[in-house]
Amino acid sequence: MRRRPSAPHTGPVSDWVLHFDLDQFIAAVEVARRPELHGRPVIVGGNGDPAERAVVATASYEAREFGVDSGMPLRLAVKRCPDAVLLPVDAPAYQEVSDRVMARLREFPVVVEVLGWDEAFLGATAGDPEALAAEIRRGVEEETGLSSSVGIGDNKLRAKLATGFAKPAGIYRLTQENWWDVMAEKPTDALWGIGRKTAKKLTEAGYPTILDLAAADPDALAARFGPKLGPWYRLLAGGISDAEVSATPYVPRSRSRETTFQQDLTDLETIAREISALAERVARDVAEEGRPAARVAVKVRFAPFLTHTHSVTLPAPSANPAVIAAAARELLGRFAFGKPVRLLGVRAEFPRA
DNA sequence: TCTGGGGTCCTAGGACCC
DNA sequence: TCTGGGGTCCTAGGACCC
Repeated sequence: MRRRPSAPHTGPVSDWVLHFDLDQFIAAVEVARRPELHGRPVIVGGNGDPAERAVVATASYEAREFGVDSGMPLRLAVKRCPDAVLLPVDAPAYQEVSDRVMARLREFPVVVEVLGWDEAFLGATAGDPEALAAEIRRGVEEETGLSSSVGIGDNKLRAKLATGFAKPAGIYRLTQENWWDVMAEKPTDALWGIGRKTAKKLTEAGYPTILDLAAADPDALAARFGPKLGPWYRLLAGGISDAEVSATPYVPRSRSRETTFQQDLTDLETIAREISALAERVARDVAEEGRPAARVAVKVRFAPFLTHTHSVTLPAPSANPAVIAAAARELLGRFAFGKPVRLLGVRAEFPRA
């Protein structure tokens, strides 16, 4: 790597964003408590029944060799890798391990912004970020036995993308300095925030690669993709994002519960009963939040896979379970129940700040 | 690909108001 | 109705992420 002639290190040392990410987290937790699974293909998803309507939560690297990956229907995963050990999702177990990992991260001189069970941004001031990353990897491994990877960047976007090059069990640095060498020719869905659908549209618009997108006219992008999204895509392509890592506790905007039924529902009374049950669970979650809900939404997914939602703003924000349930039942009446129902959901939204 | 569950944010059209 | 020009709220849907 090309380095600037080093000035004496008197000024402020560099600010870095580290992206910490546990390797094959869910599968790793399962293997850790069942050592006999070590080295075997492991698939975690649903309740562990390959016949059920469910998807893969995480596959071990051994299973990924067979083309199994997160989000894949369990049925297909098992077909691709018939010898895999299939395990049910045990969310409380993962939460507990995650809490220990995050607690360990906070013992380092970094600002910790938790992103999920297995990820966090770390804001750090370090002269040698690779050395810090290595220390962090070692610390977490000693504490939990889990392997991790660390991306180092000059902002969140680059740190996050760097992790992809670090995996598994590695460290990688992605900054302004090597951004174009590494990213210019990649398709736009290599960016964090652009998925398959948008990448396809971008290609159709004449921007197949990250370099193409970075050179695009922001006004043209705004006209085609919206006033905010269009210009934002161009910033992403340049590797630009805010660097601020914040430890501010997360405040949820909504709470929701939904269920996919193993057999489609057709009976209206059953549907109404299920909605009431979901509304009750959401009402409990809202009560736990200690803040009233401002809106209630009901989601219905009809066979084969047609999703509709209806929502309503409550006359006044309310945490009253009866109010939330009544709103959900009223919303249910707005759907046309011509087709079998495979999913029902209820969501409560908190007032916008 | 017979495709979970829990979230976030953006868009666009219509209503409504001044 | 040969019917402007904002601003804001509400709502449904879409895309993305873990």
